[in-house]
Amino acid sequence: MDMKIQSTVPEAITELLRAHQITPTSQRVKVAGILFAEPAHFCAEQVYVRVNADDAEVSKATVYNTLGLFVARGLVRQVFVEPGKVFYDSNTKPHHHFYDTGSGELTDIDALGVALHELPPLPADTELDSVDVIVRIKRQFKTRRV
Amino acid sequence: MDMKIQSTVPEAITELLRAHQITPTSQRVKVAGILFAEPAHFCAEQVYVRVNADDAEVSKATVYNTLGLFVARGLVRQVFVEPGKVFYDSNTKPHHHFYDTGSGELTDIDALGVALHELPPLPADTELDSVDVIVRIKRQFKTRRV
DNA sequence: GTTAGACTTAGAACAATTCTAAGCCTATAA
DNA sequence: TTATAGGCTTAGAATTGTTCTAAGTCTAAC
Repeated sequence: MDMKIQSTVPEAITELLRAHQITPTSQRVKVAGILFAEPAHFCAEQVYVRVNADDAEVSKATVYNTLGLFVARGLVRQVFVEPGKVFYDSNTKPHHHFYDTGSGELTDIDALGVALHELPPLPADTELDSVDVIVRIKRQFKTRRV
Repeated sequence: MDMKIQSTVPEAITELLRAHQITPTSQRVKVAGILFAEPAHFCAEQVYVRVNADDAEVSKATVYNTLGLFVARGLVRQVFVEPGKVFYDSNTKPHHHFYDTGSGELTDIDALGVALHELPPLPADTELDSVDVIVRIKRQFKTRRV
């Protein structure tokens, strides 16, 4: 029996890709299906594992190619919090992040938008690309209670 | 003849290291001399090149060890802007960064401090570690003038 | 002088990512 | 239907930045 739960309607994914000038191949639809099932912060490895959870069908090179293409087309956004680890964030609305330095967990902070207001003038001949705010947090030492 | 320009007084460096519980070995003093000659954003490789500009005397492992130690002791701060490249920032005052996505250049934005104000409540049992604001900028296409 | 511990080193190992070159797939043309 | 061309995918090699390892060096205290 082959009962897979489709977390997102494939046609919707296909449309999304087309809307971004991306030919919807089966591999790309699979990857997109994982990224857009819900707002998520996955690194390439996690996408690779998830995309091949049932059976190994998408190569690592393709996962990287696809993620790179999605980034170039503005479908997802990269978040850098640690050396040697890139997160791919499927939430494209302007928002920022909490990064738990202990667990490595990344969570959204939405509608902050404050940093943009009081931004100093940009250097000459440059324009704004994006603003990344990363709030690093750590687990509290519980000194009082046990 | 051996006339080296000492950009920073070695005794001051030595003191700085001691003040941070760091035994001032010759290698560490050299690395610190480069980082603190002026506010700078170097990656490990750049430090390695500069520290050995005259003669190869400090190994790569030591550069990494030393930078890691400086980070742990709060002498310098890491900035992540790209996968696979860590910048070490000798400016320890609270500040943020412009990152030129074209040239890879990192420059300070000081006294912004805005993001901190309207920060949402932190997740339970966590405390603030740091706030990194990275404003990515890109060279403007000059469509009008030539 | 010995000794212990911390520090440095070259080179190996490692992990994330990119590259390469070959094969595959699909749409269109003949 | 069979060629053909282009883009897509692939395994595995290569690359890059970083960390590890194990051995050697230095230094300070005895």
